Amino acid sequence: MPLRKADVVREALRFLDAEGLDQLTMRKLGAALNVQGGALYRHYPNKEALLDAMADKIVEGIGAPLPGVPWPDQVRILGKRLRAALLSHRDGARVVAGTFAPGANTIIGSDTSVQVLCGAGLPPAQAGWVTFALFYYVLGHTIEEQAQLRLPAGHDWRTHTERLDVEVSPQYAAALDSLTSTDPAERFDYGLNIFIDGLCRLRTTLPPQEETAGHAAP
Amino acid sequence: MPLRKADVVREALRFLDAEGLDQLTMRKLGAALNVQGGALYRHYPNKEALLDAMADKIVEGIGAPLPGVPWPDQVRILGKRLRAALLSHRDGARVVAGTFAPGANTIIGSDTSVQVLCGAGLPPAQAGWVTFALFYYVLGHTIEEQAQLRLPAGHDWRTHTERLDVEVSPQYAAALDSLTSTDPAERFDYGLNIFIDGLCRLRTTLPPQEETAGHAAP
DNA sequence: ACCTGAACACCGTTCAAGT
DNA sequence: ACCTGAACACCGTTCAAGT
Repeated sequence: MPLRKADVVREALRFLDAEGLDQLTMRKLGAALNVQGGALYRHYPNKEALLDAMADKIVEGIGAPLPGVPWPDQVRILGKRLRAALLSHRDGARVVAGTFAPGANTIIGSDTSVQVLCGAGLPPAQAGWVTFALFYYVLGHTIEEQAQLRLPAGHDWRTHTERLDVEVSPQYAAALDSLTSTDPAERFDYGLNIFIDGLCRLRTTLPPQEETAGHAAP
Repeated sequence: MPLRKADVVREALRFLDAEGLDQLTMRKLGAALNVQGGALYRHYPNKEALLDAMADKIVEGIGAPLPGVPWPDQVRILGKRLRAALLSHRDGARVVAGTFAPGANTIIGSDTSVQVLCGAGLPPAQAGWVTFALFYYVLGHTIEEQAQLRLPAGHDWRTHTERLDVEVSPQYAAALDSLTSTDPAERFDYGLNIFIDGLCRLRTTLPPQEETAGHAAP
């Protein structure tokens, strides 16, 4: 039976979990599918398109209907969903970060976020900006989480800064220590809450919800 | 006269501005320096080390002494400095995002941020988390800014979503329109202010500065 | 010490030819 | 329609040999 596009992404994600993004090549993925590397180009026009498809599969479900809780909690849920999705596959954050063309699931997810924020009283443009800001935070945090996952013991930042011959404040030293010793989820929630708190404050200083405004004159 | 490490990074950044990150190969950089590609390995052990050096050169100066303004303004200045630094070279954000080992300038910059936040009353660990959160936001925003810089007219998101056959809310459509029509600097400031506002609120709900706490019992 | 020239072990991608 | 086999035009990296 011939390959289908869905078979290729599925196997690509399996390969990703097993070997990591750096090992994922068209030749090796082809071998995993008992096929020549070049045969994959019958299903995806190039590697980038395949990676885009993988990214969209990874973020599947982030735009699912939200529970009827206050909007700050809905934003929190969206952030946590995205983080969980990115962490669900090895190097998932890096794959999504490298996405060129957003897929359907990405669009549905960000649309959901925009609607929640508009419901909170933000104008659509600002709702979009906030959605992207949130996206950048989650992406950056999870990329670092997954990077830290792959460099094991012995790799102390202290030896690194000493080799660079750069003086570091005791507070900074404590901050770097906490980075490896505290639960990533706790760090993630902390930053997420700061962002949402800032949104709440914005909300209280927002002009009262405008009713249907007049049309622009020609 | 033989090449020096500084000559190599300088030419590498020049090449970056002229051709972009995707065109930067060891062979081509060698040619730009009138040298064989392999010769560069006398100065940097591998391409990654060279990219790290480029990244650290790009963020040079972000940790310079800050004016004596209130700490929220200092944080704002740090964010804007970083954005300006990343935008000062083509694909600068992507180069810095790909950094493996942080360089001296990166460390000095983040140390400065940690100290500002500690001065504002945050414990060192949380100051570190906030510093990284800010870093992720700026990085994500500037990566997208520079990506958008390189795809010219005609590339409408509307045709894209139609091809994907995905329904999009009118608010989302308006949000995407604003993304291409408004000044990136304005969008950047908007998100930065939300984050700083969240920090300010955190500050007011912080427990009164703890004096030297008692030692833990053995 | 620094560079050349050439190689090694790969890449993504294309394409005639097979079935 | 889907895949093979082989090629093309590159990569990063290494290393004897030159100067």
